[in-house]
Amino acid sequence: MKAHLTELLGIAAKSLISQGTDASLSFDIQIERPKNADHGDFSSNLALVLAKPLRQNPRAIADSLIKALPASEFISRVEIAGAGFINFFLSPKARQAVVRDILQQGERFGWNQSGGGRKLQVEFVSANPTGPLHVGHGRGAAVGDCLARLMEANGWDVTREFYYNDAGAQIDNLTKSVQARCKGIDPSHPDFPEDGYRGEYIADIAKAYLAKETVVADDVQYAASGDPDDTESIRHFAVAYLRHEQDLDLRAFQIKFDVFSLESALYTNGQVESTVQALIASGHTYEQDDALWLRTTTFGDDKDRVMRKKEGGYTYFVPDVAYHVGKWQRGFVRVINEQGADHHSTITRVRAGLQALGIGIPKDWPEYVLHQMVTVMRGGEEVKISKRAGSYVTLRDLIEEVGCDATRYFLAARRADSQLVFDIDLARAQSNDNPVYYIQYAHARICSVLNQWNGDLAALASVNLDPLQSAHETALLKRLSEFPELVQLAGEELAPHMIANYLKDLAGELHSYYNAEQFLVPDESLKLARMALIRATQQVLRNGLQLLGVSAPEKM
RNA sequence: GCCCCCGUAGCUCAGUGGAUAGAGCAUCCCCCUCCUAAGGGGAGGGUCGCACGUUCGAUUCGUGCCGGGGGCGCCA
Repeated sequence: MKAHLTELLGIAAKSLISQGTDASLSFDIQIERPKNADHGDFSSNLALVLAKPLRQNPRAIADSLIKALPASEFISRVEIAGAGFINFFLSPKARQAVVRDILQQGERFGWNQSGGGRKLQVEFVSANPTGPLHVGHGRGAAVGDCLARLMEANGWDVTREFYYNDAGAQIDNLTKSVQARCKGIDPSHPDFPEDGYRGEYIADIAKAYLAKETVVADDVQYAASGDPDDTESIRHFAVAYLRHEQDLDLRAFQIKFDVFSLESALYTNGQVESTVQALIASGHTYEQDDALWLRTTTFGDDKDRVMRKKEGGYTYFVPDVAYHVGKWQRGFVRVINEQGADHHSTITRVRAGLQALGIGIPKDWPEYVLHQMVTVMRGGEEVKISKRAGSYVTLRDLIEEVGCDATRYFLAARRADSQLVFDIDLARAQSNDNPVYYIQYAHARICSVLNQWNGDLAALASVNLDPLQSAHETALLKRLSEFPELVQLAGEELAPHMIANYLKDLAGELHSYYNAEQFLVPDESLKLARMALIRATQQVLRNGLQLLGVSAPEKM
């Protein structure tokens, strides 16, 4: 419809300009959807844009444009409004057409082929295996999974990936902490590792280790030796134990990954070493103070970064670069890393490393979606989520308290780059006020009506939609027709929260309609048209909830 | 000091160049003889942090301040 209106306006504008002196005038035609229904289904600011170059009153230009506009069966009326906006009102037939599209396309309504089936990876959560997942990881999980679903709907071949930092100093810390617990040293004791993890779960791991338990994670199995002095065994056991815990957390949140990558593997398979050699060969490194440096300043960083420490061993960004080289070699046209905002400083470094290699990776590859902090409130007070202090709210606690659907919705419904306050008391005590139920209720209501009607759902795709002319019906039709462009926009912006907001609006439209009109009416033709409309609404609610990973219950 | 994000109704947040800035919660009023009241209708509530600039037009873009958060490690 936008393309159609653009074409019509183009014809009108050309005929107008050719009558003037400046026939070479160029202009962009913008067609938008006005927020206010009184301003039509579509509007254009063309007359306002042309006012200055043509040196005429915008309303006069709008008037001339409308007069020069070719007739169209899709447009019932065109108006001038405000400073010179041209507002288009669609014919009922044009508005109603969306119902047929939805019923024919079903669960694929709203999808598009922007991605062209090309490979895209979303890396998200990627928590260190040093503790259970907390609310911050939950936000990453919700946003990352919704992003993955959204990009699938935009035609990308999506891989969901989790990267385990199972090497390096934090794992040493974990090992020492478990070892201390094995030897009966608790966090209050002066001999407990200074940077150790102090949560009670460390004691659980120590207990299981001493009992020589075997843990089974998604793709590893490890039996504890039970020896408190066997550091290697403690390390392997603790990592496997916590990976298993995280698997359970993710399962409870109904999130599945296609690939788990291990940092330790990058060392054992030689990718770290080969990346270092390639960086040295690129000429962008230098030795100084017994350390090896990468000249990241060449690629926009504010200072150069150490690659190999004075004491030996690589800094974290070296395996990160090696990991991303691997992603590139695996053929991902796009990579989106969903991380907490505290990882902000890695962006420049990883990209600089990839640029230094000079292997044809685009400057803005990989892309990043960074989410800001989640503050958890309980009893009117902030709950600190510090792993080392040992007091924190785990994702699993949250899911048990407020449910998977509500947790996912709450964590994904806001822009990633604004801070989030998660009030546990509100979410738990007044869970019926959560907007996710408002949306699900709209879906359940429709299911109930369709059940009572008990007619042939398949036949609705060909019913006469002409009776759908009321204000509520028009508003609902308009909202439904926005869904495909919304999916596309949210995909371009990497902003899954837009889907959540849309669904709230759509549900509101349905509830208003429900209260204003009876659907199961004696007039057979009207009833069928309404069944088709609410069936289409049900489908779009379902498709949208699917993008969020939230269920669409038939009864509540 | 430098970098990133945020500042919109009492609270939580939408709104990424358009027209009278919206929703939920909270407050107040109304609506079940009726397809699910987990709902609907209505009222009140705003210097869109401040200033300047760009523009026909700025909550939206730019610059500078002010306030909140995060980061600035040879930790990850």
